[in-house]
Amino acid sequence: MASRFKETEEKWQRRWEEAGLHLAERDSRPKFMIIFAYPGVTGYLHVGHMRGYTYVDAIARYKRMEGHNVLFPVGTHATGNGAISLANRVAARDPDTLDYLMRNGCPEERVKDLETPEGVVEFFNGVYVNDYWKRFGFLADWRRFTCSIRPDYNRFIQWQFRKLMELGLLVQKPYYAPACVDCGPVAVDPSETDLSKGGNAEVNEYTLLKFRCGDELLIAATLRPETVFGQTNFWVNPDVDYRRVRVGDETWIVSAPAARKLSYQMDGVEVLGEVAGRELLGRMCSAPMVGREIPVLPAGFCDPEVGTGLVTSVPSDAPDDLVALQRLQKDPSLLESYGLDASAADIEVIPIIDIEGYGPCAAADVVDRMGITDSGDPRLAEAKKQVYKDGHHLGRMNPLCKGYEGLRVEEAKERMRDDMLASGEAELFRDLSEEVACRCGGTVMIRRVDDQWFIDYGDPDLTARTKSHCEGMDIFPAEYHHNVQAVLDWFRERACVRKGNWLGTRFPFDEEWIIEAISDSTLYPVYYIISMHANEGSISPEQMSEEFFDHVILGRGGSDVVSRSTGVPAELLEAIREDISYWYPLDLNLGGKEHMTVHFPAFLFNHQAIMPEGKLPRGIFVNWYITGKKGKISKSKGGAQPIPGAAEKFGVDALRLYYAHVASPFQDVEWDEDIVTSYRHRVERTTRMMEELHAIDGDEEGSVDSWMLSRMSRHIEDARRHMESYDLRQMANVVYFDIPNDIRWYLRRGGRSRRTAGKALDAWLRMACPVTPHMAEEAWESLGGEGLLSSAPYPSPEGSDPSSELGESYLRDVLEDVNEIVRVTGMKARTLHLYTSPEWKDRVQSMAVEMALAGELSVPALTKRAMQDEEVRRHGKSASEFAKKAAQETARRSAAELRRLSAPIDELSLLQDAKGFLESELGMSVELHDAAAPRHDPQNKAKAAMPLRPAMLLE
RNA sequence: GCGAGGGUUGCCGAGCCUGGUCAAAGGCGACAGACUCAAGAUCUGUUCCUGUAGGGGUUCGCCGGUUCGAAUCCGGCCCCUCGCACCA
Repeated sequence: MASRFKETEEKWQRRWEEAGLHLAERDSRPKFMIIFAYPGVTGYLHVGHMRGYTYVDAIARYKRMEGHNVLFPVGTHATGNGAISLANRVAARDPDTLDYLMRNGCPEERVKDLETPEGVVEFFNGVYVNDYWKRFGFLADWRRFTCSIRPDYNRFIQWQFRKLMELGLLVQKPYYAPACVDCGPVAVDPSETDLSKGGNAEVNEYTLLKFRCGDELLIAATLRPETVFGQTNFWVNPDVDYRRVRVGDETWIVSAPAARKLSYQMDGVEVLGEVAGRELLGRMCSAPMVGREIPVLPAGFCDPEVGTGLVTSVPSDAPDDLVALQRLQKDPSLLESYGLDASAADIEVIPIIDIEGYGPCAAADVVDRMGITDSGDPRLAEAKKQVYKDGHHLGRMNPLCKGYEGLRVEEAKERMRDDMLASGEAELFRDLSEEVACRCGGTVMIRRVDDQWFIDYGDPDLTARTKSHCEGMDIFPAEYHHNVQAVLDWFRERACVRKGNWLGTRFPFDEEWIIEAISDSTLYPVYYIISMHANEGSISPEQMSEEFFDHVILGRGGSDVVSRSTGVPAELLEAIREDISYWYPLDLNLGGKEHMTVHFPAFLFNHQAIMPEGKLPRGIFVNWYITGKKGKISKSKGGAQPIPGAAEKFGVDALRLYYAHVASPFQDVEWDEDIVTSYRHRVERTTRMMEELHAIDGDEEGSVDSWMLSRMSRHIEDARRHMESYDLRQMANVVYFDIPNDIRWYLRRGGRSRRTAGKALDAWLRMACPVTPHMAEEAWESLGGEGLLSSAPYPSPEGSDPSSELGESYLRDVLEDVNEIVRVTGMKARTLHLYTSPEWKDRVQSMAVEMALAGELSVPALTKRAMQDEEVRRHGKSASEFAKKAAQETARRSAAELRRLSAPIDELSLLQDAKGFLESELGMSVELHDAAAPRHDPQNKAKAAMPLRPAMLLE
């Protein structure tokens, strides 16, 4: 069955291509330019990634039908080391990598092409374009495809950086970055694009405290420099061999791993020799800031991989320290086994921080509360976290902390750290919270980079202008429209170049550096307007000089002058300039939620900084993910559903509808094949229903026909409205769910007008085209439509008919009421008597509605007015009672409901028309009566008749 | 911590901004019936509790408030999710 989809899909994709629907050329129509944030080409994508791309194609298709000239270009991003590391693994014939390629359908003969980074990029460019985007029926202008490592693109990025320099937004200063010892800088993040291990690691900033011990300094690393007043002793792991290291003119003692890490962050670090931890025991050292002499004691928990492998002991606030100390105090033999006097542990805990909800020593409280007695207790980590958290937020330094008493811990931490740094008693040291390994297998550590270039996104003027521009943008979801303001504020300088084995654009001011992945992907939408000429060979990368871009993008210089200096024909320069002024700004940039704090702000800032007024982006759309059962479907780890396989299995239209409708785009969705299957069924049902509509060939028309057309008009209006705010889900709900429900009712009611069905079908097909274009085209053709549906106009509403809508809902209400009575009573009735409301009640009711709309409705007012009516007054008490009831009930109605109720319908003739329908639906004969003069009313039901609520009797 | 978002009836998911038509759309699932040799598909009905006349009762994280009236507005509480930097 699967091949059935593919054949149809390919047929229409070919026709669209032949008709050139995807090509975008400047003309007199209003334009619409849309992109999705181009993906990084580091491997196969999975079904989840198609979600956002599909939104873009559907929006582009809608805009095209709606009358816009649409530019939808695509490209890929290859900057970084992803392709390099994949190429290396392929070249090394790594079995996991080969397996990954095979599983995703890489032809065996192509594997050898993947041994170079360029080969990897070109291969995947082909996969993305052909197996993903074209396969899904996207109408993108393929001529404009670009990739961030192509020479022409590089020229554009260099121009961008020249502009940033010109604007004074490039600054240089030292920086500490995670880096692989072999490959250079890497990104540490959970998606582990660059890594093979440790993506969740955080960078901790330790304060290195110096403890003078003879001529040497014992170096303890701490995250809590504010606790120095509580130091009682120093911890050394007796079983670890430490290193004696020269740092400047000081001699430090730290663990071997720490010595290595330090050498990446400080100058002149030189290992002098070893010193056994055991040898340090029992010595005295001088604690920084407080100048107290404290003893060096043994502790097994000192890990040479963490910090410096040496720890200062603050038993008042560190549960680990407290427990270790108590242990030594309880068991004198421990100290004696190291040749120390048991009295060495005669230490009083020094309370230094007052924390709400704790005694003077928070650590003691927590340890007692949790019943921890042993250093090996795994709950110590939790205890530590608790004390740290509460101390940090709630704690205040007590009077023992001279000079800092009364300060909040948060504040004291910074002040004390800075003071010790200034006095030379401390240094800073950055380390990763867990082991991190590069894709190449090398260790990742924090390295100092002295002359790092940054883009200064912290610039106050740029920030202010960008924020102000964003207020007027269309940003979805609305929360992000709000939040982006905070994100822009929070965005600071960003390291924008890196050294090492990387693909990307060379930094124009120092070719040693390569521009990193975020920074070369901010302004690129405008380049899609130029890339076509590079792709066609009419402009070479060398011709893309600073003057060239200055001219076509910024309008600087005359085309003749620029033509002379670049050799690009002046007419072409003019044409590109006009193209840019026509297509730009970008109307919508769509990207996944991971872009909210990285790509989108950089995209906004760069446009604001470089582009002239009027060329600033108009819209951003953020989409959430499709996830796997166990969290995010990971691209780098593979194992997810390959895209072509899913297309084969479910059909492209079903997938497109799934993406569009399965949930709000602003929410993650778990991939579930059963759900996708149900969308496949939905597409099939839609097709069948379209055929059914087409088969209608009657000429008779009734009230249900005006109802059908009215509903359709309303649906068109709603679909358009939803698409204007890019709300595909609501739109799809109308087109694939609400419309079929109405059509079912139309058929059930016996609707059989060729004209009505034809009109409804025509509009319906057009509305289905943006999301399920293949199926819609196929139906359009087989039902005799002219030309390509994809280039046909979107339908327009033709006005609704409130009376017929009210009439049909009235009929439904009657059916429901009868059903309910039958269900509740269990009667098998043969005859249904319906008594429609007497005319005088209708009159009172419409008075009520009228008065309510005018805001003058009250029980006495209505009663008074009703009783002025001869006809009504004749009904005496029941008239005034009804007026009271009508006033009360009408007063509760909303304005929309009142308007709905004010449409006039003639209940009796409506029921008369629908009598046959009711009889066949209910399986009983129906007798109609005017409640004012019932022919048969043995149970005196007629008096209960109300407007829009006929009384009924079942017999 | 900083910033943001959320908790709705079996499940998914609307509604909340702009309080009354909300027992609360739609889908999925389930049950019953029709059609059918049968299955599937399709159609109809039901799917919080209750009721032999179209009704009544209790619901929208918890507690309280505003209001004639609250899923919707306000305050407090509990719980959950996401981003936090060189990952397009």
